[in-house]
Amino acid sequence: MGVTINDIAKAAKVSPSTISRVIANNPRISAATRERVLKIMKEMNYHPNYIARSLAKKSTKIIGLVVPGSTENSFRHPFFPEILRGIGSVAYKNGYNILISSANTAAEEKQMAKEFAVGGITEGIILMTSMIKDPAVSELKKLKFPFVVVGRPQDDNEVNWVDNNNFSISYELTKHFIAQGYKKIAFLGVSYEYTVTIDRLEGYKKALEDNGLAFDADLTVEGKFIDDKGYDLMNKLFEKGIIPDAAIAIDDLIAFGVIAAIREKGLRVPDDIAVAGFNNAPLSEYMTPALTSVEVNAFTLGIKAFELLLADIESEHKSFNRAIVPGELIIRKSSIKTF
Amino acid sequence: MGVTINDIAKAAKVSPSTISRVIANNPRISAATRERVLKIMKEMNYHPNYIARSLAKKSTKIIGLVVPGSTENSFRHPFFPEILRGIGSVAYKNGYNILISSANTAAEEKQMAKEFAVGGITEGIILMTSMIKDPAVSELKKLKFPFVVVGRPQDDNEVNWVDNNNFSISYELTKHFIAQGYKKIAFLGVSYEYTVTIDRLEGYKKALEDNGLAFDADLTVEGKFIDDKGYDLMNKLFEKGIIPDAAIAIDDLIAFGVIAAIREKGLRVPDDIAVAGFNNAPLSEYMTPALTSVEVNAFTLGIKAFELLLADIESEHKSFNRAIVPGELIIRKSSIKTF
DNA sequence: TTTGCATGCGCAAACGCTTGCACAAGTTTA
DNA sequence: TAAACTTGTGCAAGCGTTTGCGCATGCAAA
Repeated sequence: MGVTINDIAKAAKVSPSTISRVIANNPRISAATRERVLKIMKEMNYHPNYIARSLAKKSTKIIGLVVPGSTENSFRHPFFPEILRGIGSVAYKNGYNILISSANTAAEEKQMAKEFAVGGITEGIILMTSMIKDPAVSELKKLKFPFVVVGRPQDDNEVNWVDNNNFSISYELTKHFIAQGYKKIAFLGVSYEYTVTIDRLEGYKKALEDNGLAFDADLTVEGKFIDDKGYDLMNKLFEKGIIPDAAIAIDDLIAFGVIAAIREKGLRVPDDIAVAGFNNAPLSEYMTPALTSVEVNAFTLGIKAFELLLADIESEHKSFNRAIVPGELIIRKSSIKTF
Repeated sequence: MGVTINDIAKAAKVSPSTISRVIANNPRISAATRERVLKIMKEMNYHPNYIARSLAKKSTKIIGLVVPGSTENSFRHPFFPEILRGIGSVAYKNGYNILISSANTAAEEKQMAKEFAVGGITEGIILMTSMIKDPAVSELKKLKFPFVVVGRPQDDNEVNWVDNNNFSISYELTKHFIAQGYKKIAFLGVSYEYTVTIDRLEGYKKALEDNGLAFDADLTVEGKFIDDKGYDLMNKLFEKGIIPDAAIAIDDLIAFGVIAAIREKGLRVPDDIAVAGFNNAPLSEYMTPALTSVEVNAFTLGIKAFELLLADIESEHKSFNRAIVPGELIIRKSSIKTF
């Protein structure tokens, strides 16, 4: 169906190799033939077949993106599109396209990663995950295939990764509450499967400690980023008869639910309970009250992830690198004492 | 480097074709050899090379997604990730992966679409665009390559598309305002390059007309989905000395800016000016006041887009189809008269 | 005039897989 | 018992490129 390099060769009365070399801008081709071939290519509306080229060159200019859970679920959270934005912005500049896959279970994720790696279709992989024990990570490590993971892995030996300074930014946020005199600060949504939430929890603990406040496990509620609702998490506290004076949610979307629960109980934000989140959801600033949050610069994380991946793909001598993108505390009314 | 089908063949002392047939589950292979080969494949950690397979089979199981503007910009708006979610949810079930590309200009977009189509790497394309004159659309039409566009094209001859019932849902929304007695209803953010905004404008006009209100061009402000800010658009009205009693924004994100402008002028929403948007941004319901909007079901749009594409790819006898996903009017406080 | 090198191009193998055809051996049918 | 199928496998061409090597030709240096 399509016109191939051979068709052009015949039409130009040269060999296919010459055509190939014209395409590759090989200097050993005379200007005359080059012009002639290019003209014929245009006339015959020729376009190289990337599959065939990839097979011959063993290079596809495609990177794989494996998203945790289903694309269906993950992209519900603005964080992932933002990462994708970042990756895309620099990938295209470097001539790479992005192949997305997703997996519902950790096993599927590992399988996809493996297929991407070993199937010859991608040159590198970005894992949008940061689970403590990630089968996909160990698999890729074993295969010695270039990859980068978004989120610090528990064991970061021989892996490239990007992340925020979750510990210190959480420390800052907690300090911000303490400085205003809040003493009973809840922490909602920690999940012990993900380093990101653990790092944030640790930052919170350390800030309490450094300021003479005891860590109270009862003020910590476990939960999941996307699946759980802040509304439920907050109510778990209430049901235990605990009423904190401040609440840090692991994510803004969780925070919105937290606020709803607080209001349903007839309490006010921030007057009765101050609230803050993480990840600075696009509309957090428009809320009433505007939500204090942490801008994690997911866009930048995406950029860095790609850059690290590219370096890995192109490097002769392997090394493993990381990039830490600082988060920024964004203080808004939801966490500011009004009295 | 990788172990190939030939390596397995040698190890199993059969021909490569036999291996290939085992992989393809060809019934002409005896159970005995099948088992033996499978065992060896596992032992030697064999994985088929998708590039080679694609070249031989002329089928890649990859669809292309070309997003307008840069991924960088588009994914800023929640609409696109939602579409992607939808596409992904059904693509993976059908064994397809998604290759994303993006383009800053219409020309680049056409180029990318062409490369995807003719480069043999994708089997079909989804265009996330709905420009009036879309070079990518005409190109793909010319190439007779399977594709679906999200958003009704101006000339929908020989193209598959999915869209909302923008005209009637906008009609409904406008009627909702009129029914409450609003008379001076502004329409912000129409862009004459995109059918979606034009359809919505037309629905608005028709609703005015059907209810004895004259269409006033001064109440319409041009603008762009993503690039323009609602704040600026609303102020354009104010600067002309026009104070409407209601405002329909082409998008919720625009509506947020509109509300900001209204408040800055010392007016109240909805008491002084009622406001509504489109596309039901994730957090519109959390705003104060909660924002009236139209749920466009982008997720479903994505699903339908893929289904149409798949049908096109697999069909022997070409036909061109469309799917119209109804939007739902979601009335919240921002558009309800309180007095 | 010989040697040597640069230039311009073609040959053919390779990339890893699929598949139409052929063929031998075994099994059924007439 | 011959003919006709069925079953299981191999052969080899093909998918559209790339690329190492080789071979003319022409020109400059010795």
